Amino acid sequence: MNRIPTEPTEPNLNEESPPETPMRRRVTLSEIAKQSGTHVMAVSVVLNGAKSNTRVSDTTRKRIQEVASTLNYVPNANARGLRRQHTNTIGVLFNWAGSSTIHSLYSVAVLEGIVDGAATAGYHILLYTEAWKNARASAAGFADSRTDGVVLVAPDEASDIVPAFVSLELPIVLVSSASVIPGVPYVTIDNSNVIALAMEHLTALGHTRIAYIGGGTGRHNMRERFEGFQRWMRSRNLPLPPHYLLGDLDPGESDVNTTALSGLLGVAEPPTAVLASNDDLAIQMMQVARSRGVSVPEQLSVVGVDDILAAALTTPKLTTVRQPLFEMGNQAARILTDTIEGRENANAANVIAPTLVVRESTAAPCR
Amino acid sequence: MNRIPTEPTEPNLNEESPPETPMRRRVTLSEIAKQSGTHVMAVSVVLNGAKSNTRVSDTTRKRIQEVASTLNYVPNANARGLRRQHTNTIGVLFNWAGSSTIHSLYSVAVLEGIVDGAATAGYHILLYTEAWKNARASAAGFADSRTDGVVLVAPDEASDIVPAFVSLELPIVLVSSASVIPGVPYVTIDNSNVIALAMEHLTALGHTRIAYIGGGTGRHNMRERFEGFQRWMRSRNLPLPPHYLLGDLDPGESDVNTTALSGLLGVAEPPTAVLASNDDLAIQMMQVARSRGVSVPEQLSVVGVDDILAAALTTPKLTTVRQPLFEMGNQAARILTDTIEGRENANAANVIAPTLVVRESTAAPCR
DNA sequence: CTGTTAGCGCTTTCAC
DNA sequence: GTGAAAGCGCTAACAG
Repeated sequence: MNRIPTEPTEPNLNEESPPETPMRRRVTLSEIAKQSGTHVMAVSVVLNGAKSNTRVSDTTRKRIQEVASTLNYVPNANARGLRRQHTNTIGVLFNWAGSSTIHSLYSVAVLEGIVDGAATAGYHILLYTEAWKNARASAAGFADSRTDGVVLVAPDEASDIVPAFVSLELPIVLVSSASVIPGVPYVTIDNSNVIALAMEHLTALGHTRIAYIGGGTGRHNMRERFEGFQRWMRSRNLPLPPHYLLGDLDPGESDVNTTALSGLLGVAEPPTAVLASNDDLAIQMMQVARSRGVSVPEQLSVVGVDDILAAALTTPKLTTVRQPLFEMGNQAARILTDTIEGRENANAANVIAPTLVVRESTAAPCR
Repeated sequence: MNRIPTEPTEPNLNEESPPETPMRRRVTLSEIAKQSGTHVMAVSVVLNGAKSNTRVSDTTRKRIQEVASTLNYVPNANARGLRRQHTNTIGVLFNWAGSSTIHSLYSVAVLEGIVDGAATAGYHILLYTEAWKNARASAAGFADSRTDGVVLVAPDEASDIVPAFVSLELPIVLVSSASVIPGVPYVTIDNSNVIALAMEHLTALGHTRIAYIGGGTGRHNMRERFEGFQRWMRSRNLPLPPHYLLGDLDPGESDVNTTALSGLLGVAEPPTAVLASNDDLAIQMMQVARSRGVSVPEQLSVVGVDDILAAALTTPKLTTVRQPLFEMGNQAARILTDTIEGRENANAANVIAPTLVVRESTAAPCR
């Protein structure tokens, strides 16, 4: 048994049954040509006539269109793609290592934006499943000429996935990750603004003892937020004790986080407010607080980042800095299709502004 | 300007710039043939050699494989699809009318299952964006020969989308919707079991005054649950007053629901428990109860159906009947790929069993 | 304005 | 074992 490297595990058909062509033979241009008494090329021109405007007489045109619609003609996308060398399809690659729920919530919002943006530009979406399943996705499969470009959502910064795509010479755009490679377009959130919005809110309420809990320092976004927080605190001369700084938690490991977060509430002078680098951690913080009898927001204010769907469903509802994930996906699709079609986009609004959503998890500190 | 019917809005390239082929010309079989001193056909046989086992000598085989890997050869999927008449790709169609958040949460879980199932069978996923965006999706675009079959997730029962697919003679499988057309495979939840699990739990706690709130009677699932509830209550001789039966709410219309649900708590003998046909309504019910000062679960028990991500994040956490959405998507992908490849699947476990997840929103009624 | 022709990259049948 | 050739369905360049 011999397989090409990029081919996924193929089902074993040990029977003498060849994979009997399952698709019905569909109507082709030549059939329409035959039935309408013209020739293939005329039909082709009529049914997508991009440039040659008046190549066909109106009568034949009408006849062809009629036949095409009664026969329910749909162009064969494989043939067209093969010929045109582009497919009006964009690939999407998620970095769903382990497919954690938080990632799902986040990614689906981005995906909806991408779908919307792609649709308005007339593109379809292809999800490469091997890449989806494997944490360390390889770019190779994307060179199969089925997509005109790829959106990389939160690509793994530790891997060489982005350079691999670049060397593929396939147009790409990055979401939620600053461009590491010059010339590679990206869409990201303005992290210094994220921190500023959250912190201005907390200090306006009167908080000074503020702790930070962050989801790992491996990701660009997380680093920027962690650093931004510390810079902000220092510039205001606010206390920055090391045990207030839990910057390297793993959002997936809620058990170990529980003890870490619980410890945060047990120190001599506990914080009156906590800034979490994402909503998932913020929600974990609220649950830990409740289990320890610390009431939110009376005794502890909690602010998250993201505004995932679940943020509005907790009790109390979470105050958070909203990332417009849909818009970010949308923007990414737009940039990508612009690039594909050779349109020069000024790469203008690729740094997206966050907004503060005040709900119920923050209040003035009790003293 | 003339466009074929199924083509989405194409970007206007009013400039004299033809859509300059954006894809780099990739290595082809003939290049490998040239560099390895053999012929195209030999290369083809080596790089996917399904049947012709010993057609090529080991030495040439090795040489070809070396050249292919140094050149980073990736087969052109368009050419292959055109030739083979199948693409190892399945389409997915969601019924995201209006893209409500509840649908997102639900659909993404199913999508993850589909992706997983497709991946293990060696298939990719194509999302048709027009269909995704338009509430009334049309099946026509799916006849473009890019997919070997389609998963329809919760198809709109009022439309003729399913018959349209059937007449396309494209293999399909339905998720979350009983087959209307004989011979069309489907995956669905066992609704009578859903009701039984919820009701046995509530009656075991001692509840007798139980109300039902349901998300519309347009969908098969919702009808089955509503009817199942009434049957259950009657068979136990439990009270079934009409004002306990709010079977036709629209989960998207949380405003009008609020008054309806609020009214439910204001009747002379209010229910001590509420069964909601999905978690979204259950969460709305809890929010209404809280705003009226009715405490859950002390004064009112609430049970949902689905176990969406948000169910574990509410306060109190929602007791619910879990639909294994991932497994359902997975099963659907499996059935579809089996069908595509002509494998007879006994259509065995296509009715999925629900499980009860007891959390905090249910308790014995106070009397 | 119409018709002919040559391929896109890959697979497969058939002759050598 | 290996080579030549045809063709999947569509498009684009050319000649009529």
